[in-house]
Amino acid sequence: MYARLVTTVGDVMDTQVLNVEEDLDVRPCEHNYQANCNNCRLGGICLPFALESKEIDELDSIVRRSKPMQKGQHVYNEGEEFRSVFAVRSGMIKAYRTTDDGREQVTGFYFPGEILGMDGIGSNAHASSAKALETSAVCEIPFTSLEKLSTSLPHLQRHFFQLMSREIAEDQQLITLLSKSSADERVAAFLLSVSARNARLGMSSTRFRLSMSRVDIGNYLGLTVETVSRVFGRMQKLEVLKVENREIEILDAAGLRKLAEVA
Amino acid sequence: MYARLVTTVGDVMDTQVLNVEEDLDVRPCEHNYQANCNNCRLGGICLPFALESKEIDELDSIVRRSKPMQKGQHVYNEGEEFRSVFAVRSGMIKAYRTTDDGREQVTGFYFPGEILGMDGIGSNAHASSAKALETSAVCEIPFTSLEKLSTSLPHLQRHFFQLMSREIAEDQQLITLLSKSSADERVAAFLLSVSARNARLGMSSTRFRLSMSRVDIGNYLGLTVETVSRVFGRMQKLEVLKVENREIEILDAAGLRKLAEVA
DNA sequence: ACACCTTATTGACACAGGTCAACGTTCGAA
DNA sequence: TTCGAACGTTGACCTGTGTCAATAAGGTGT
Repeated sequence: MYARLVTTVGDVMDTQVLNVEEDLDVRPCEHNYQANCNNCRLGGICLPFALESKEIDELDSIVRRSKPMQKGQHVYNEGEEFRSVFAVRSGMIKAYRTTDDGREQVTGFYFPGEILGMDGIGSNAHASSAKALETSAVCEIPFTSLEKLSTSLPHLQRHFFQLMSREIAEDQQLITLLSKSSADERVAAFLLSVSARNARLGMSSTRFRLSMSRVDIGNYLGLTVETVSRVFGRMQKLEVLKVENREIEILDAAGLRKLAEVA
Repeated sequence: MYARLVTTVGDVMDTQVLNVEEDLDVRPCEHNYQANCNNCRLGGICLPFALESKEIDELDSIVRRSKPMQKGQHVYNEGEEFRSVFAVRSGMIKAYRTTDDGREQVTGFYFPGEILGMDGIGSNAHASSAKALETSAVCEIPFTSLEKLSTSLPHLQRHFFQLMSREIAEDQQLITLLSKSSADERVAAFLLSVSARNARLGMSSTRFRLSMSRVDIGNYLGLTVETVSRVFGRMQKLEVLKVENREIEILDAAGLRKLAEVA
């Protein structure tokens, strides 16, 4: 029995979930669409980070909380006019671009507390599409309001610069991964990233459910589904991982870290 | 005879350069270290973009113009405390990271007018190193000053958000390239990017000198030197390109574009 | 409970690009 | 001008992943 992200509308409260309360710090937010930034459990990692309560109220006044999004629904589409960035409140969002010849490239997965859509600021149009991988909720933050507010709240301006900078740094890490590494390294690094982000949300870092398909993982890592599948197989044989469909258990974190660096 | 970026300290004014004046919009800045942002020819594409003359003066007051940097000199090193971002005034800067196991990953090449160092804002430490590929000059922009100024100049704040956003979008394009494309596609896309950036600087888009080595190109594109060399060979055979050491002539831009999309 | 469709696994095989090695060319220091 | 080192090209061979195909296992809707 382990923590799982919400996967369908109906099963949120099923018996499986009842006894994993401690792993799901995030849940209390999930179905309270009246929540504000001050009482949101994600405050510590989301945009309000480093703001004082009064400042958070100001931020809160420009944030629009969306109704829950169903799996497959889009947050925004590539090419659409850029108006807002979005914070994931619950669930999981996948960002991807479509190349000229119609192929898809997954550019990132966004966990609760993470901000997406920042790649649209520069050209005033979204440079990627974003869709929910499971039932999710997002907060919309109109960018002109955010800009305006940033001029009066230096902390907010700074934090937003930092968020964008981190996005750059993360993309560069992915570039390195794609440019240099073997299939095993890529998958290991991916799992470690998911693990760390789960931990940050107060969930288990060793047992979790992947909300993305093998296709998405492969696409993101520049590998085919088959290769991802084989790597999972290999890692199970090495007793580093236990894989059961999308449920992952990391049996040997040190071993996984080793695989991410060397292999 | 064609435009070339400055490669060594001594040869700037040699006879080769005399008759390509029209291609070198950038040159007048190069050895005038008293230049200010208002008279810099790069203003239209660099940070002052979208600022009014009075605002540019304010920006100018925080910018520190460096002495020329020699080939191989570092602008900053990975891990160093982050204090400033930098604008390339002339020359060419290469950004790269070193992986845990000592390998190097080139994350970008910066042309005049482009801003580097933004990946350090998030962690307060430079996430990459940056070194001059040829004699170069950069402007240092202390970040706390820039932040402060941004709160009073909304245009500047907006432009800086846009610059960071574009960096994200470009990195994502590279991710797509690395994840999906064949060696030919990668090299073709790289050359088109260099070509476009040369054009933006008022230089020839069809004849230019690469200031980076084959090793750097390969590293950037996730290919070995040998592969890069073979691709250049192939493209010459197809009469799409003329390659003579680092001098490139694009003979068939349409063909090159085709190679970047399909192959 | 069934049927359908999507997702995942596994095997056999092919090929693009990596590796290793030899050689040629350019550049910069003296 | 010469020399050595760094850089670039080319060829032969090898290997990790992609491709194709067959099968199994889940998930979803009726």
